Amino acid sequence: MPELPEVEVCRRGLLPELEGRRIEGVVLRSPKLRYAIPPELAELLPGCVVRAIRRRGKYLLFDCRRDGVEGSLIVHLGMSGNLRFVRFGQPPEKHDHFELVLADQLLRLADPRRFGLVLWQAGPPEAVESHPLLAVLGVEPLTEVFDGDWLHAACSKRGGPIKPVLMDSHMVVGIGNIYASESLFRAGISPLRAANRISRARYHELAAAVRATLADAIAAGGSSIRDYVHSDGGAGCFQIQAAVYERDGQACRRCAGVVRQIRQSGRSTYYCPQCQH
DNA sequence: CACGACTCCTGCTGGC
DNA sequence: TGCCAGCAGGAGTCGT
Repeated sequence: MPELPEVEVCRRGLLPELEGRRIEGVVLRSPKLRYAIPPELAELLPGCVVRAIRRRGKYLLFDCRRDGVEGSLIVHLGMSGNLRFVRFGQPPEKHDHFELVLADQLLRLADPRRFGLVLWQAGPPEAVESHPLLAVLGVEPLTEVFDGDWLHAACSKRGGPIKPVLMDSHMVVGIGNIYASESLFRAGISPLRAANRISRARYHELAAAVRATLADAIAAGGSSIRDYVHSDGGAGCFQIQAAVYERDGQACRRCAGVVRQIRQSGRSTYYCPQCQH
């Protein structure tokens, strides 16, 4: 489910209910997501105050502290995870794996495909950056370093097609399969074009397109934050109006062409062959 | 080093 | 109606 915008919207939805609050208890229901959930969380977390909720790429970081304990809870939602506030007594469902017990409600993690993770990094907030999973991450696309010049340089040795490169989290974080296709459409660049054969000027277009696509999605999700973290049953996720994603065979929204679906590195790519070059 | 295939897991859809 | 293949928004690991 989540790419960067969904994770960011989730973070913002959690803030008012969780930041500054005390964790009363935890429930560990499933031993194994991508990794085993550390059992010591049952001793570490109760009594902790959540001092901040941060995001790095698609990872959510909950900075926790109490007497004798300081560390960050690391949560990744994988392909199918979501976090949701539920009332006490709400019975857990099949894929509810983990929850934080708060004074007045529960924060529950569901993840059917179990590609997500819940881990712990001891130490002050900055210590989490050195966690092996986070230390290898690339730049944040919504910060100032991510611009056309930076992208141009970062892609100068990448001879493969641009779309999988854009999704490489060791280079740039947060751009998943949907927003890679959408950003390339917005920039008018073919997903098949070799990354090192794209001009600096076009990389400026692409950087701007990535930022705009992610920002639009965050804005769209922001309007439904309460649904995103509070709804009981429903989707628990949102999607922007896609220009090309899952629109194989349909009319291009910009030209007279037809959107096509292809496969790159095992993932579906959607683009308009007529207006993307 | 860069790249693509493979891997983890469950659920849903479409074809027969 | 059942069964099976294929696919799904992530990302680490491994072989070339």
